[in-house]
Amino acid sequence: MSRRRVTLADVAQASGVSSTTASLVLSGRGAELRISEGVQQRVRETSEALGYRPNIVSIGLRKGSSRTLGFVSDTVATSQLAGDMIKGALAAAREHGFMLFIGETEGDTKVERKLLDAMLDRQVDGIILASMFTRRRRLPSGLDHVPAVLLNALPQGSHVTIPTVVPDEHAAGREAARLLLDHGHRTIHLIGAGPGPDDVTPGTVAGRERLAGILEVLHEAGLEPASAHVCADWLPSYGFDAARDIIAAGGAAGAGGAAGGAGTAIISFNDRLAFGAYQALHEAGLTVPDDMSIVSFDDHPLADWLRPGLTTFAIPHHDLGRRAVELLLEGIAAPAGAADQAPAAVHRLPMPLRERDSVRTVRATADGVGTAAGVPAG
Amino acid sequence: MSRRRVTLADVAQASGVSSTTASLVLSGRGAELRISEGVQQRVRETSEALGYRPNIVSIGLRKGSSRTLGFVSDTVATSQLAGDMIKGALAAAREHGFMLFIGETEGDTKVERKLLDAMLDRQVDGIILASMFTRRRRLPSGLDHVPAVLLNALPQGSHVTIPTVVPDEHAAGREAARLLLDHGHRTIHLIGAGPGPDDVTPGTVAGRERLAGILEVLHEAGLEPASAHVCADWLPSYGFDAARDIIAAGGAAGAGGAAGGAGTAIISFNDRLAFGAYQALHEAGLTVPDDMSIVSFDDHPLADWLRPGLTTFAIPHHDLGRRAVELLLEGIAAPAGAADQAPAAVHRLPMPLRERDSVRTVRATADGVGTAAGVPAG
DNA sequence: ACGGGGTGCTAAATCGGGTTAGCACTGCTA
DNA sequence: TAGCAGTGCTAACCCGATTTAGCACCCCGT
Repeated sequence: MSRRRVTLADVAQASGVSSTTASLVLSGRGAELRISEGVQQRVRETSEALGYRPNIVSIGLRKGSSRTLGFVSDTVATSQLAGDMIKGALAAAREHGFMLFIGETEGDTKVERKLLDAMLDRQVDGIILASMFTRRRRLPSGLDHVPAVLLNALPQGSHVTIPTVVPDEHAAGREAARLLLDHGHRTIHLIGAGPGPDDVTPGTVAGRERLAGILEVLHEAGLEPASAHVCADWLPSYGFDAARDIIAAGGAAGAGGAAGGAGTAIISFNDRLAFGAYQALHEAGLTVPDDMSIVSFDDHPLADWLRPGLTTFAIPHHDLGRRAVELLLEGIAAPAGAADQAPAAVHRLPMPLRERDSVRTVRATADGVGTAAGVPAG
Repeated sequence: MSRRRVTLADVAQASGVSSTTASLVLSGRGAELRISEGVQQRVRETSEALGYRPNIVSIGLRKGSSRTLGFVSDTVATSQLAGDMIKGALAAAREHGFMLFIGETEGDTKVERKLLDAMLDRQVDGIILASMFTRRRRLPSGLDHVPAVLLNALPQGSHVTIPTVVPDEHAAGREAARLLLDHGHRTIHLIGAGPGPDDVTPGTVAGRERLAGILEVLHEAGLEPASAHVCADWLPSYGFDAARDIIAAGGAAGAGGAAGGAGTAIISFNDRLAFGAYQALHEAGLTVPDDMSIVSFDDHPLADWLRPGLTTFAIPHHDLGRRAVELLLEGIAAPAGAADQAPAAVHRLPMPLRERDSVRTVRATADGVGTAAGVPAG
């Protein structure tokens, strides 16, 4: 603690000018308002010498803006995946000279209300409402007064005019299925959802959309999932159980050997399920990808540690966070009222493929193509 | 967006009193300054009716405080472990009506400078400087004007008067060694550091302290590590290699069988190394804990997913974050100048044991006790 | 009728900047 | 020498609260 901060008045006094002049010079409006070059120079020099930094709180009070955004999420910290979303948001904000308030609700509506109020009381210029897993949510009140963006969440109603950023799960689902097909696989098991388009762990948007994409491509190829396993929760132990079921049913290609022919593969609905599946396959003496190819979603850090590395579609957390901030800043820059006209677009960000070693190419057999399920290879 | 916020002046006008009176009433100083009960009631009612919320920015300008803290870290989001630290800080801050600015430097000093300035410009009441892995760091300038706390980091100099919060790695090291000893193990391999107290991956405070604690206890029991493996980085692949070396050297108890007698165990310096070790043991056909017990540090989410569950000492991230905020708030509440006198204590938080299934009890053999290393079990 | 002492409230300054309106001075023209 | 245009700068108000100093009124005693 020590001496007071240097204020504009200090700079003005030290330069022998009024604070108006100092303000004008330092805000770059000196030339415009005909302040002589000599005075301008003097003010800038003393400002520099004194280490003057404008007090943003004061500016905020006057201008009604704070160059600050609020980031409210349900559970950032709990999920390992979440961090990057904040990181992307942080980076984008910093590039634009904005700071971020972070808040966690843990799913508690009352806490959310309090956080929102606390942020609004601090005059944030905009709010990002983030969710750790993609879901529909209702919008809290009070967001009509301030620009807002939904991150990794979709608004409950359909008439809501609020920009939204989500991963393109449907496209990723399509690509996952396509990938296996392109590698010659025709026997494809699903761990996490299916076989019907509604057989999904309730509440998970990602599951439903991934599944829809997968089924679309399979159907286009005249295929059905060889088997499908809805899981109560997408955790390793459920993946373990599902994989063991698949093995027990003789679903693995040539159990125990690296058989050729129509390949057998698993689409796991997330990496943690895949992790469990790895364990089950390992215990059964089967190897990935020789006996079973696996493709998954999320690109959990885990995916890179597994042996062999897990091929997976990454949730673009960093991009999601960044994009949300950029959209919000656009909304803030737009003239008030314009936001009401602008289409509250849903921005779907691509999920990039992280290709590792869990998918192998198989020779397509003549009869394999177009055959639905149950092509026994052993 | 819509109509202006309700200000104190609005409440005052609607109540037919001056804004002074309104302020007095709403800040609870009404009785003290002899405002009649009738007026007080009226003001409170209109305030309620209008949904008045004081503008904290304005209060901050007047009082010089913002009820806001800055949380600057090197890499919160990168590390999976980090989230909980922020979460703890967030929770503690919220309980005291404070908000948190979060900033990430990614280890870049220039970025750190900018973030600090941006936060100071916004009149934060205090700063937390956090590090993802415990390390020594120099303090940036400008923190003499504002209360600050180091989180999961130690100041470079010794004369520095800044409170510090770190996990008690040394105690955890002792407990880890003690745990294995208590379970009858006498052949103890180290993955990540050792055998000498200086054989540590450079820069890692945790490694050095954990190792010191481990060696202390081993030496007290008249033991030396059976082997030790410094790792360039604490990642699974290094743990894999180290474990394979141990297996190759015949270090596993009765390789291939669940032999009794003097138990064989590994202390892994973190969970990711342990994960790699699991994979190596698995590939070698050895089982945990029957052929090899493992105890580790960090309590990575991974630890709970592994089969069998990994027994590990948790970094108390949540507590660390919470404690840092509490210390900071104490520093803020303390009269200016008092901080200079107060001892800048280093607060070491205990690392709780998460006991799972990777350590088994072995029958202590008579000759095992007190014998150094290399008790061949097979 | 006047001073003294409460009682109940408010004007005005303050925090640190931004912004508007306009003042004082010079030099040139008519 | 008044009038005008330009030039260079500043006084004063504003944002939304807190806080200090003090005003106006009433009651009471003498």
